[in-house]
Formats: sequence, structure tokens, C-alpha cells
Amino acid sequence: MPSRLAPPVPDDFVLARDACSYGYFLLRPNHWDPKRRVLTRVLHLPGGPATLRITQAGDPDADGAPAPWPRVAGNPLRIAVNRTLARPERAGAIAQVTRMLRLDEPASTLAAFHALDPRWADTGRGRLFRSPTMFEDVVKTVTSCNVQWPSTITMNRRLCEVVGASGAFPTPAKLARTRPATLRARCRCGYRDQRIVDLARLFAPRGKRPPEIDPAWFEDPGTSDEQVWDALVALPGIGPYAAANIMQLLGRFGRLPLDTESVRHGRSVLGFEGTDKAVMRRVGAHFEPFGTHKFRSYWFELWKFYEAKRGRADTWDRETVGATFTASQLE
DNA sequence: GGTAGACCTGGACGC
DNA sequence: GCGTCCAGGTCTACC
Repeated sequence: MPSRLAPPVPDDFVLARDACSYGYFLLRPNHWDPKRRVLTRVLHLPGGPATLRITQAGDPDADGAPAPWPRVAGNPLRIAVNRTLARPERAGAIAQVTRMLRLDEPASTLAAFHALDPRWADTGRGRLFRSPTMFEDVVKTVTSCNVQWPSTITMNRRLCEVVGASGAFPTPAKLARTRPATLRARCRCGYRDQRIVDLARLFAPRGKRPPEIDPAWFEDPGTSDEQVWDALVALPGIGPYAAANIMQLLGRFGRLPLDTESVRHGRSVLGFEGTDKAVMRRVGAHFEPFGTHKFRSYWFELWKFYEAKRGRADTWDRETVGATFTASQLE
């Protein structure tokens, strides 16, 4: 018999806004249905994979104009699971959904962000979608480096189809046992093949010993940003851009993952001129006043630009609009 | 410390 | 249909 879950939901939470807030919501195994307004994905649980179907009460199941955000803020989430979950599995599923949707982001943190950058106070934007595990966020970040968005989509789709069980994202243990040649030939990961396997080996248990990487250490507020940064750039395939991006996924928003997209934004939206390097420096300096929230300010500016081109993110279809985000198409 | 070139894939383009 | 060029971040070798 299918299970139902009801995690605690903060008063300001809006599923359509907060799930469709970062590009990873368009990557497998995530699927947002813009018509039915349902977030679906497979999670790994102790009893095997389980498919979750997440909706928010009050969000209209219609293909008309999306509901204004305030109408559903704080309404309960309805999570239908395709099989019965044992008690520990229910707790595990809720923990993963909580991480993904940042349901435990304190209201005080978002209020501090809105006080610093009031541009996003009206819409309530502040949460950023992420994966149920740090490992998935790290691999997704590696698959987004040195490729255009359609290739990132392909790599994640094929990782789930070829290596993941039942369409789920591969576990560290499974990826650690996968041959690099398989990732290259069947998942189109290219030269990232060995790096992804090496990363998986660091996240996977080593026999009876725990994994070399402890995600809890990276997420612990007692660990400084500098310590996290140093540990991240020491990982295979992780450079300055990837490390800064993983930091925001870990909830540390004080660094910017500067890339060619930052340069495009600097030129076309902020009006900066000069060499790429100079524009990148100016973009970094521009967001300096936002301190520990600078990534949120930067990212929602970019997101606003994308939404001006393609419509509100919760109306994007993964296979069509969601696959078109390349710099040349956004000029 | 800074820089050049290799690493892959997929798409655009010319023939 | 084929070959060439280009975009994209990380890594290594070299100055």
C-alpha cells in the first residue's frame, strides 16, 4: 500500500517557487510537471528505490496562469510514495525532501537576506533547490563544468538510466564500482569519467570503514567556509567555480561561482565593459556588499533574466524550454 | 603566481 | 555526410 508523508512546512514555503529556483530541478532524476504542478523523483531508501510525488495543497491543478505565490505559502505538502515505507524509511525520505527543498532554512536567515537585498522580499525568493545528498550535488556540479547545458542534461539522464537503479541517481557505492570507460561511452561524461569515479570512491563506505568524506562535516556550521573551500578544491574535478557552487549548495552563500555566464550577465545586464577577466572581477566586486548572502542576490538576478526570456520557471517544461539554456540562445 | 594547451562532447557551419 | 571549429572549467607543465 502506498505511503503518504507530511513533512513540517515553513509558513513562507511555496513549492512551485522554491523547487523551480535553481537549474538542478531540470536534471534527472528530478521532474517538475508545470501543468500538474508536481515534483517527482526517485529516492534511495534502505528498502530500495521509492518514487515520491510532491504537491502543495491549494496549488491549482490547472494549465492556466500559475497561482500568485502568497495564495499557497505555508500550505501543507502532500507527498505520495509508490510503495509502503517502513518507519526508518519515512524518516529518511523526509530528511532527503527537507534537504532538497531547504524546508529547514530558518525564517530569520531569509529575513536577513531580504533586509540586505529587498528586491526579493515581495516574491519571497530566497530558498534554492538542491539535491537530496551532497554527493549528488557534487556530481551534478562536475557534469556542469566545461559543457553547455544540454550536455549536462544528457550526462545526468544517462547516469540515472545506465548506472542508477530504477531511474534514481547513482549511489556513491554503485558509481565507485563503475568503470570509467562506461561513464565515457554510455553516459557521455568524456574526460570527467575518472574524476567522477574517484569522487564516488571518496563518498562510498570502504568495507566496514566509513566514507573518507563526511557530508555532515561540510554542512556543520562549526566548520568554517575556509575549511570547506580548502577541502573542496582538493577534490578531483573540483576547481574554483565548482567549489563555490558546491558551497552555495551546502548553504554557504558568501562566494560566487564565477564563469562565462557571470561574464555574460556582467556585460548584458550590469553594463560592464572590458576583457572577460576584468568583467568577472567587476561582477565579483558588484556583489561584495551582499556579504554572506551574495550568491542569493547574484543568482536571483540571473534567474530573473532567464524568466524574462522564458517565462516563470515553474512553467518550464524539462524536455523543451528547460533544455534551451545556452549562452548563445540567451543573448 | 601566471599562463598555455590538452581534455571531451555536441552543435553550428561550410563544403 | 563529412570535416572543422567553437564553447565550456579543470588540470598539468612550464616559465
